[in-house]
Amino acid sequence: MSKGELTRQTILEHAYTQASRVGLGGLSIGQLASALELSKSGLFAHFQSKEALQLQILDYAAQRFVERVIRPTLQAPRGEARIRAAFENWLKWPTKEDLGGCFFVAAAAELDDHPGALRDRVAELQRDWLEMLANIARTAITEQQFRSDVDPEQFAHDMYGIMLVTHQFTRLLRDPKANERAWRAFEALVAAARR
Amino acid sequence: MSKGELTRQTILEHAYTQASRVGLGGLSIGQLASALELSKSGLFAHFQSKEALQLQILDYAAQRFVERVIRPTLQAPRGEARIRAAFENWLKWPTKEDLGGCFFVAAAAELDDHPGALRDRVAELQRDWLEMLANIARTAITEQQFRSDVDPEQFAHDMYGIMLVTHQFTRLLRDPKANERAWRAFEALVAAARR
DNA sequence: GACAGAATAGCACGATCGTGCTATTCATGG
DNA sequence: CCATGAATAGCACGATCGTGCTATTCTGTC
Repeated sequence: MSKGELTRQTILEHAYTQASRVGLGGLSIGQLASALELSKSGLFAHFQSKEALQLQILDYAAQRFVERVIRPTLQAPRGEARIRAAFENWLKWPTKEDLGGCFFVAAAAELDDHPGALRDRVAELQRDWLEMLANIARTAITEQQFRSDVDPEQFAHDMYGIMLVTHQFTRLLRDPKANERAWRAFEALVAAARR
Repeated sequence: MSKGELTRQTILEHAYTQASRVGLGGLSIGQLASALELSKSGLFAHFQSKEALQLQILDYAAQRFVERVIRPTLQAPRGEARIRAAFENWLKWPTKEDLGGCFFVAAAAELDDHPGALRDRVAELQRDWLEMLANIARTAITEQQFRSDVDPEQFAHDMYGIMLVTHQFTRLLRDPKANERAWRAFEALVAAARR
């Protein structure tokens, strides 16, 4: 890896952490530069604009999400076990990255009213994630673990709701029972889907 | 109402709308002033600091939430009907205000990593809302509409999850089926709680 | 080890930020 | 209608923003 590419990665890593706290819009090139002991223009040169930087952070985050959540989930046995793994891995993922919260939850809330490439990309990533959840549920149906009248997309929708509320209970409310509530909701959802 | 108080209200109204789009942190006094055709200092004089402005916006939003959501909800018959009213009124509420999305959902996501008075206030308001939902569920139990082993707080938690995911499906994903999915999830939740 | 190109720094720009201070205009009670 | 205080404007401040341009330093190749 060339020198430039290496520092680019370092920048992205730090920017990603920062963005998960202050949002993609709250990022400042100056602060980023001084935190990394780079000159503002030196840092800027790696990207052509702030928006390009933001898009690259998004891709960086997506890549990490694949590594830390999607990949391990796909190693679980298909069907209900994999749905369970998805939920568990998602719960752990912000902690694993020792961030404040899930980068994508923050980005989604921030960008939902700002049309543009950033918003499109975030929406696309969320759709991918939902589709993956739906697919796992679909498999659970064909494996005859879930009832055949379960709507996989509705299942993904409902499961995603539990993830979002868990994020709020954890991050905003700092509720110590957040995880317990999360699992109770999840178990009820799965139980209702089981044949 | 004195002149000053009147413009203060006008400012808050506009600021509230603006904040629901760009967030409380994304607000700028300069932009606010020029949009309202006021001088920056003239506007600023109504508040002693930006944070004071933000806190007043929060209170303004809370007041509107009471008027548009809480009050009509309490007019529905207690028990399941009231839970249903709460859900329905919440779904309608951002539309009613013709905002992008729910002000509080945006504020919650933005502030969950920023300790301070703002965060505390938002968390308090969310807790109040959750408590109200739990109380309605509790009443549904004593009215013998819900099973006695239903956990009211878990119910509120789960219901709030549906609200959050609906917000995402509507705002970020622009999914035309968002409301349909919302109601399906809600009906399943209520059906599971019914005796 | 010199040379070429990549990587980084330095500096400047116009704009905007939040916030004070002072002046001016306005509303309102006597 | 006048006087007084409230409401608003004008202006300035230091800081920071994103982004260019030019110079310097460093890296990797022959």
